[in-house]
Amino acid sequence: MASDNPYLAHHNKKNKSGASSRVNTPGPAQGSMSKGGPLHGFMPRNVTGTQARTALEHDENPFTGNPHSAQYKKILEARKKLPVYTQMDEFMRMFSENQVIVMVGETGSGKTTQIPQFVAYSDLPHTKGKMVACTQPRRVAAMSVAKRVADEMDVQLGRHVGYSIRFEDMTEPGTTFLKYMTDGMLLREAMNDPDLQRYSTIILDEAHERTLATDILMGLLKALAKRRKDLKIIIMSATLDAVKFQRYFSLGNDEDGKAPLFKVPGRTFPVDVFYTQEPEPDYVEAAIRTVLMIHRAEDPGDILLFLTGEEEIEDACRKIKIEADDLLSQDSDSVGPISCIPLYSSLPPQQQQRIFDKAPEPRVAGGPPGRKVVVSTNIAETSLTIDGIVYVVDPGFFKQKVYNPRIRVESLLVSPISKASAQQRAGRAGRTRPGKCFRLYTEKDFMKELEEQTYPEILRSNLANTVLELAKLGIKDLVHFDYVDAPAPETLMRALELLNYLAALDDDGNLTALGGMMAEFPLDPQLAKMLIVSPEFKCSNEMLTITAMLSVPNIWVRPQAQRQQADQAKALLTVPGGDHLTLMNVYNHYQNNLHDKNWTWQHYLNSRALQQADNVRAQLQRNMEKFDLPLVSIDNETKLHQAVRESLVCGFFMQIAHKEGEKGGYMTVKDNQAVRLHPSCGLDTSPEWVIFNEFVLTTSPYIRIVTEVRPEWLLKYAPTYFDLTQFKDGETKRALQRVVDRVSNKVSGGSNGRSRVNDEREPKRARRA
DNA sequence: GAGCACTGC
Repeated sequence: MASDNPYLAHHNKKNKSGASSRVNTPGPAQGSMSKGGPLHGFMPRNVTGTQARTALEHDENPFTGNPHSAQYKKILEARKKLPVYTQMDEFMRMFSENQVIVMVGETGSGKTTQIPQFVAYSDLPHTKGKMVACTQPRRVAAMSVAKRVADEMDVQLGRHVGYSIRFEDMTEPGTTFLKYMTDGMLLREAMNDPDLQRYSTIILDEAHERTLATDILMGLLKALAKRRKDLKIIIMSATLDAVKFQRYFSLGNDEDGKAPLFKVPGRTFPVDVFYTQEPEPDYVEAAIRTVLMIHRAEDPGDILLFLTGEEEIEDACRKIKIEADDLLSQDSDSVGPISCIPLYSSLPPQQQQRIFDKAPEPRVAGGPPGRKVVVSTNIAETSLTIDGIVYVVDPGFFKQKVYNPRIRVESLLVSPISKASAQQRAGRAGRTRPGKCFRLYTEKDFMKELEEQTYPEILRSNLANTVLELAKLGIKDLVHFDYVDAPAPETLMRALELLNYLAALDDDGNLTALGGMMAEFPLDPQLAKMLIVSPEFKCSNEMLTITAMLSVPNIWVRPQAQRQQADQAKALLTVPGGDHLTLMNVYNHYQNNLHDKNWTWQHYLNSRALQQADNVRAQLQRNMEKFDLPLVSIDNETKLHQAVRESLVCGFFMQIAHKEGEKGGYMTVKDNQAVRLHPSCGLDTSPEWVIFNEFVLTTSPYIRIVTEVRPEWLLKYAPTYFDLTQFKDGETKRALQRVVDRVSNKVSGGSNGRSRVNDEREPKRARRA
């Protein structure tokens, strides 16, 4: 509490406005406790650069009371050389005078580590029991930056400086005043505390990446800034799209209608950019050619090549290796050896580490030096930095998620990158010394064809989850919410429709009790729904497992050279009744064999993914317990499998396919998409009705992770959705009509006309007629 | 008879 703090002898406790009046340099210490303290006389949010520097140079750590270590002083000297450090006075002034600041700091400016510290020295959150939050789009970044800043501030990580990411809260309540966290984590916190009362300043870092969570947070913070005049907000971005954020955060109280901009130059080496004269018809071929040209003709230095996906990368690596070996055997006097290293996220961490290996040694002592070539997806554009890269080859493409609200499908498309992305890629060549970037497109195309910025995620995603989160956040009017970029109305409509069918929103769009519960689960709404209803089918333990398994990346490993063995191993774990049951089976076997470290490897399973499923399951179980949802199982396997499938229907009744037409053909219900079972599907027959986890559009339309269901359940658990009067004529409708007739003949007077999915959650025995 | 860009809760 402020009153206990010795450093605040002069602080007017009533003054909680950000725009406080300027106060003259405070006089000498009054209270004995503050005498000589490093923060003596500091007025929160009115601290000057000079004052902050005095405290930084002080022998005593103002936050721990301990003397500063030698290490601290050494790091401080390095910090002083960062571009952002030289502008501390300007920043401190701007922070004192404004509620919202937009900051642009290019790579190497030091913004992520320094700005939150500057804020801590001005805001003094520890004196008022508040925290400064700094969000990051990625977990690793939140962790590693927090560690670095803890070192810089000479405190223990997890105490005064900490981080908070899913599965790991490295903070100490009451002590932590500077917290790095993922953007998604802050969004979650907002669901239970819409005013984010525990924070005095919130910094959104890497805002230019425009992740879904950051975009929603910007909307929330803009509204919150009006309710909480004491909250300060900083939007940090690496590119010059800052004007957009400045306008967005104008808050209407300055004459030019823009939030102030704090700009810091980067500190990187110059990179020469080269373009092709003509467009390249085959970018992979051109990329390989360019890599070899660099290898033959350019000075020593490692190469980074950007391609779009695993297959392309593995293929390119093979070809580069073959050609390079050829060169080496023809001309070993002037050409050195090459090592070609693939990089993409699904590689095991151990193989990802290879990008940090040294370039190969010359063939003979004193011979031409070796060269390392890293062939990578976009992962090397933001998530991973490789030092020592001197040459970048940029074909100008990446894979991007796109959402088609009409058919409700997300798919991956190879698309041209943006100018900002091209700039970022080029920058990867200048981290340690001047470099070169070879763009495999023309300068004219760069200028005319490329978008300025990558399309924000909110415009490319299924928003079912987001809309539920917003509803939980108390946003009533989702269509008129103040988005930085508003999503397509059809996308919002699709999300509202789904949530209404799931009974998460009522017909007026208000959040139901069930919806409120669903929002608390870190899951897609369908998964949350089926998990929440599962205790009524007495199979919540099993649904916890299945939900967790559906929330992690592919668990099956299928190496190119051992496909057959992998498929055989998979067959042994397959449950013929459906892929959902197979997932459950795999998890149970995994649990029973935890003592055997080789088990996953021997069964061609991804142990990282299984471990993650275990983590997710534990988290979901805590959520269930929080709502007093019972954790129950059924002993009889047949009954259990049926209960599981009925629970699945309660969440995924909008993802049903009916067998129609030629062999193996299915038609999705209502959307009428012709689909086939994905080749990875483990069903031994082709049942008439199936429920699927996802629809994927790759070489052709497939449904993946498929389980047999009975049509009676569809009518029973989702009567509104399966209201046949709303169905288009066709085979599906006729088949369902036969089921309706059959059921009403058996149970005369049986009702099918209930209007809400939720009204009929009582799991009566569903007999096959 | 195929694939998984990258994140996040």
